[in-house]
Amino acid sequence: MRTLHVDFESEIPVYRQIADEIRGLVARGELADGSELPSVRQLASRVGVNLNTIAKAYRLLADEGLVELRHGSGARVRIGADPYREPADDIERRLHDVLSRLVLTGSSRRQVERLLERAVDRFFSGPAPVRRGS
Amino acid sequence: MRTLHVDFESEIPVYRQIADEIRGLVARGELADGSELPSVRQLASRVGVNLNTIAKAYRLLADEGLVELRHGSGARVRIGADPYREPADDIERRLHDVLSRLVLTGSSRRQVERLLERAVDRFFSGPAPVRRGS
Amino acid sequence: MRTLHVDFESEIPVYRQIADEIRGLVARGELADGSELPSVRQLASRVGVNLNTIAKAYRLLADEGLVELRHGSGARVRIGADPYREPADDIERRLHDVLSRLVLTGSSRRQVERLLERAVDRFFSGPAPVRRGS
Amino acid sequence: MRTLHVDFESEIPVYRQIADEIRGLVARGELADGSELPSVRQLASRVGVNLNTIAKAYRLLADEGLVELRHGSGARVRIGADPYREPADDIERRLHDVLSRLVLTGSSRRQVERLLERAVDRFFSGPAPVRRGS
DNA sequence: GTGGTCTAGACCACG
DNA sequence: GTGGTCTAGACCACC
Repeated sequence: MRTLHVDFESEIPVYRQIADEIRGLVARGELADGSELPSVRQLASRVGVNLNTIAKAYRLLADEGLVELRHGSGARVRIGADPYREPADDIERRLHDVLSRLVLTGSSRRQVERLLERAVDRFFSGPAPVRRGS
Repeated sequence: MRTLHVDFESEIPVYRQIADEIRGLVARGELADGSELPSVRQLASRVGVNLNTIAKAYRLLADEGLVELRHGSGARVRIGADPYREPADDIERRLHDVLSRLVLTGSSRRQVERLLERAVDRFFSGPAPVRRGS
Repeated sequence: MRTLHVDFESEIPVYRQIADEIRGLVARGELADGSELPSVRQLASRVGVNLNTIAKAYRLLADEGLVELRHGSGARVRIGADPYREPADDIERRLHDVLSRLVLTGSSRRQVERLLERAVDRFFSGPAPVRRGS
Repeated sequence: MRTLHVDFESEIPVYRQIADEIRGLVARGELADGSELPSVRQLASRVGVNLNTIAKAYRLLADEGLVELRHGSGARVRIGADPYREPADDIERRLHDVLSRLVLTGSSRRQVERLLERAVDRFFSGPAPVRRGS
């Protein structure tokens, strides 16, 4: 699996950053359905955090139904058929917040649009983002 | 000032939601430079939260240089000239995360693009978003 | 809140026993909707386990939607309207297993029936078991 | 021996599910005293699990005094006269927990009673459940 | 005060 | 080997 980037200064909890990164890799298709994830211990030493932190990230993903934990035999990606549930309000809110901050930094509408386009481009420029439900 | 929408179920802290909303109002131009903000007490009772929560939101905005706190209990918008500081990494990260979640919900690239367009539209459809720095 | 009984010898994890007991109290109506739960620290010292163990139990119940955790202001029972989801297979399996063990202990069908009746009686003999969905 | 049903998604360990199933077959009389159990290898390949998993299930049953292990790889049912030992607390706890969950799903007392009756019926509707001790 | 995060490390359960 | 549980204790975020 690719390297994970964790920012220890960020206010976003480490275990969540890790879950977010893995979720991102799956969404972008870099981690296919059925892929084995590194063991909790391996990833912990690689990222430089405690065992439990990784375990918590894995458990979060397992609760979301994106990862399957099998006692004694690792963790693997599992892209189920059931729609991925997420409170849409929070996404809405976060997006709106991002826009506010960009504008207050001095970005014009044009610049904001470009920035978003670039972000989308970067996101979809990987191997082949997962397509599901669709 | 317009009504603030706070979602007590959200995982985003209340004081932050409030700060975010006010920042948004400023960014969209609904709160002009120099506008008086409601007093801590007023806003607290209006939103239905503790005094400290509002005070914390105001303090956050003051730290960002967007609001000026005055002794007593006055606060007013103050859009300075100095560039608005914000850890860009977190925005980047949140944006990427939003994209991942949308894709995993089953949204295609096309749908994601539309959703972002609509959000930008909605954001810039107010009175007249602030222009500064630029 | 009533005393919780935890069996440290049991193979069922402590944090789960605690969650099970609280769930039981809610189901039997001894903890009404909106009741405040003891703080993590209080309950931890009362039961004689670590903070994190209680926190984990609370989080489990929160994930089930039975408890509402509010940062900085405690935890309270929250009986939502949405049906409580539980994989029926496991219940089925556990029930069948209980029956097998009872029979192998030498219980006749008659005795098993009585035992179950008594268990149901005891369960429903409290104040007034919660009724929802129904 | 009849087919064993194992649910790999279940949180109940595989080795235990297997032991539970065999115990159930014995309790219901489908496996008589003295019957040969399949060899560890056979059963492992049939169920699709590791050798150790079956071995562990057999060992568990042997510890309970329900199965006799013989050198080589034979195992057979052995219903002794000695009372079947089982920590009653756990059964009690599990039963109570099942009741709580059913009630929180919205089942009324009446419905719970019916569900239990049906489970007992199904259990005792086999060839001829073992009678012992009693 | 509250709950949340993270650590370091021990021990258990599973395959 | 794997993941799961639990501890003891520190520090942060929230109200």
